[in-house]
Amino acid sequence: MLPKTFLPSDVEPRLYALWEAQGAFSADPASDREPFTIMIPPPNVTGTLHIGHALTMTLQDVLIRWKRMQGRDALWQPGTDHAGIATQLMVERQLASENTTRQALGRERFVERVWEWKKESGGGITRQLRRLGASLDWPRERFTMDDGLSDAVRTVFTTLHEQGLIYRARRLVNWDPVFRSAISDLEVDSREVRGHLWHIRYPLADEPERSVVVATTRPETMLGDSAVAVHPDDERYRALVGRFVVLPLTGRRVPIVADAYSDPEKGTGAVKITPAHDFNDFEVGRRHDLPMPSILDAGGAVTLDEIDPELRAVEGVADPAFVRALAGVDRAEARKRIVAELERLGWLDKAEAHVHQVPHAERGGAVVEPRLTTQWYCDAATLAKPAIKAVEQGRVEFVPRQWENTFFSWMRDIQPWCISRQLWWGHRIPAWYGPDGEVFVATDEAAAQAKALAHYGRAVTLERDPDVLDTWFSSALWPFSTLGWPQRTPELARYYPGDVLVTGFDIIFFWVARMMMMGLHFMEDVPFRKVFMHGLVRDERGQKMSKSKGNGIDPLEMVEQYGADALRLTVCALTGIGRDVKLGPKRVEEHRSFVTKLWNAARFLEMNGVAPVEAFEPASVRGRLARWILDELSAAVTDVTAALEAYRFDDYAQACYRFTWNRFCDWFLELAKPVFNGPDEAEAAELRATAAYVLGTVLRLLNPVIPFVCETIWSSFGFGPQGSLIRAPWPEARPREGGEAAREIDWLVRLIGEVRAVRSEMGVPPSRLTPLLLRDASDETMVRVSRWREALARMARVEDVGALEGEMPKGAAQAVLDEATLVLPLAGIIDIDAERTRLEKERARVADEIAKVERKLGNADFVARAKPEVVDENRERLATFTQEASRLDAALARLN
RNA sequence: GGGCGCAUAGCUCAGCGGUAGAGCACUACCUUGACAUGGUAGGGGUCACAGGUUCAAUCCCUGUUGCGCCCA
Repeated sequence: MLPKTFLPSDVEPRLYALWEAQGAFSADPASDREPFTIMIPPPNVTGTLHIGHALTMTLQDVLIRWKRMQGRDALWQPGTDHAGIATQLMVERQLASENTTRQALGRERFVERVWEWKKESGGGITRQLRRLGASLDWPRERFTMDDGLSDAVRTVFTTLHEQGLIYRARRLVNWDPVFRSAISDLEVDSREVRGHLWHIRYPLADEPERSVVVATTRPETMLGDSAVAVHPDDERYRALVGRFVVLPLTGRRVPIVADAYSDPEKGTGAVKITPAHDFNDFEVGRRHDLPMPSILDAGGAVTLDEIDPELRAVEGVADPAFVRALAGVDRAEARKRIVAELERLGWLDKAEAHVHQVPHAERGGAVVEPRLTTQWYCDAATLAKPAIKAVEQGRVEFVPRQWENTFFSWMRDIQPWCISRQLWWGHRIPAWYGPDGEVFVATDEAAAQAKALAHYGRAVTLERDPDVLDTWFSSALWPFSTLGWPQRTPELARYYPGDVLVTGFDIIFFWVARMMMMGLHFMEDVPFRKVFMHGLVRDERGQKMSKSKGNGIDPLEMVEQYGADALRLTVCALTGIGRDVKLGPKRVEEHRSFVTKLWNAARFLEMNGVAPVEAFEPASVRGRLARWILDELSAAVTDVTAALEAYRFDDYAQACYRFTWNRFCDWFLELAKPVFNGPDEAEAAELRATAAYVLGTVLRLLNPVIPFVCETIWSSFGFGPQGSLIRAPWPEARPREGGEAAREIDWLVRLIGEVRAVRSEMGVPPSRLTPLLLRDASDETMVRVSRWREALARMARVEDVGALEGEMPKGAAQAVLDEATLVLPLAGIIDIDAERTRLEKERARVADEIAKVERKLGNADFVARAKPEVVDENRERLATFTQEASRLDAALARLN
């Protein structure tokens, strides 16, 4: 027996454990079924489940559960990535609380500590995904730092290096001075900062009384200036090009160069050029072959190593002692001192308040410092070409399509990918250096030694590159490294390429682009055939959720409060194509009521002796109500399946909702009540069997999105043993019969609707039963009316039904339904004036429609040029409205 | 500055050449034996604005306005 209420918190964890124990989520490489693969975009091992995960994982789970029911050998590959920076930071924080540091611990011991952390508390998100009901193939769980995946990383690195697609280069990178590491362009956020625009005068070297004023937001970098640039067309400065200025403070002579980068409209039109500390300046420096001295160290403090030899004392301009005192001073403090010194010396023209964009590290929030260093790069432009082609040729399709544009614009202008990170946690770069700096790239040290031996002709001591690879480097391999590559495993042959990647558009450059580059290069095939892009989760008002705003929603709280099914259904119902999902507790609560409705409907059926009938054959059903609901069900199966095929999760939820609530509960169950309790045992048995069949089908349709409640009802009814719904076959739509049965129930629904509307508008209390008299009704209508006497009594509050012979009773309300006029004698209850007003309003509405259609049909162009079926349709409508109008006129006449 | 998207009922959104829809909210009535986490009925829309194409435009095209996002 189903309990009175469904308690998700009670059912869900137990049911999930059962599924997992049964191996219900497992793919079966030995099966002969067609595989269906979704690779989870690996969440961060330090992460916890947020509402965005809940969205993306629910959608993936809906797809995988659906395909599993369709008989596919479904693999949903779980796992996490090692999140280099985030994880290292977390463990470093732990160490700090123990008053130690990773440096004190040493690299080896530190990495051990990270593994200990991972073992104890890493991957909490995988437990949380279970609460959500995600049917991931857990025994196949992978971690990007696993041996196998690390092997894949080394193989990819060495192969790309041999192919010349990975190389070392000295150029500017985004540098995080707090982590003391290079970071990705994509991990940098531009933030608006209120700062200053300092105008500094640089005196001409050969004419000290004249000077050029440069405007800068970063005066401290002037220590590393190697030119002043002006626009070639700028009349004000044309004569100065080729001459030199003396840098205040350092006394270094630097040239004035003409470069279009300088914008005459901005500031003074003259800009200082610091190639080692600004991306634009770096390019200017390259164009003009300028020196590129670095003046900030890894921690963002002033370093003088590269400029010290050129420090010169110039009276009133430069004092080496002042500059030398800046060594080791942090960039912020250095700025203050430099500005003060310039002011003291009179070189500071003015300081304006100025709002400008400053790069910040996405993680940690440090101000990013462009810095000239030697790093490992991957030739992304070359790898991107096949990926671009794959999308152009439709071998990978984006849903919705327009994301192709974003993908293309990024991929066609892709920059070399800096893949090295100055961290300890991650895949250590498989490169070893000889005593003279010669580099040997190999999958292990022995192979590197062999290469070195061949190179030097003798054994030498090699030193391994201390850096690790960008986390995304290993994530890019995820679609094949998780399947065992570089080993040629059966899984790899079977489950690559995946069918669909589901992710948010914010991640298009990370997973989508990089997985495609690596997949195409190493597997010679795309990693997935479709990319489904969903929106972001926002709060009810459309605001981005954030910790600082405090408007975030904890999915686990939602699960606790409303059940995983309710959260899943909400997310699904709100996921339209290309739209963000606006979510709040209220919406989850709303969708929980559907779960409750389904539960109660099932309970009702159970109470009425409904149970699965094994030999049930829909085609042999005789009863009209049963045939009608089977027809409706077929339509629903078609709609639901089509919605899922099109990734229309909103339509999927809505089609399920409408059938279950507005067809099955509102009409079928209500109309079935008299039959269930009626004397005709055969009819009741057939209807019970049909009800069971429909319920079983509904449970299967809904299982992908609300698996817990569906499974509970499924096994309770004995459709199958506990935990069996997950593997039940997906319903197939039967052809719709569309015959007399369907027409009759549709008519009945309209009849009850008409009577209810009239009663409600006339203010007749439900307690007051009335007779229903039909005027001008056909024989068929009279037969139908008597057949549904019971239902009419209960649902339309009608106590007696018959034909109206002769005169209209006094004080009756009327309504028109097809050929018949419905008459409800309500003497003493209704107000004749109100009834007249009501009928007149109805008559006016019909007249309005007639006018519209007549206008159309009166237009010769319309009749001549519109599609014939549209013209016919309008002729039919005109006939129907005209008939209705004359009946309403008659009804009005009878009132007088 | 470049690109993309959005504008339909009070709110959240479907629809998309020919009858404008849903859920929630609102109003009224109903505790009838699955469900008040419910039932029944109702009100509510110049489909942002201006042109154009078409027999016909909420839908297609152009422009304007407003909002959002991405890239620089």
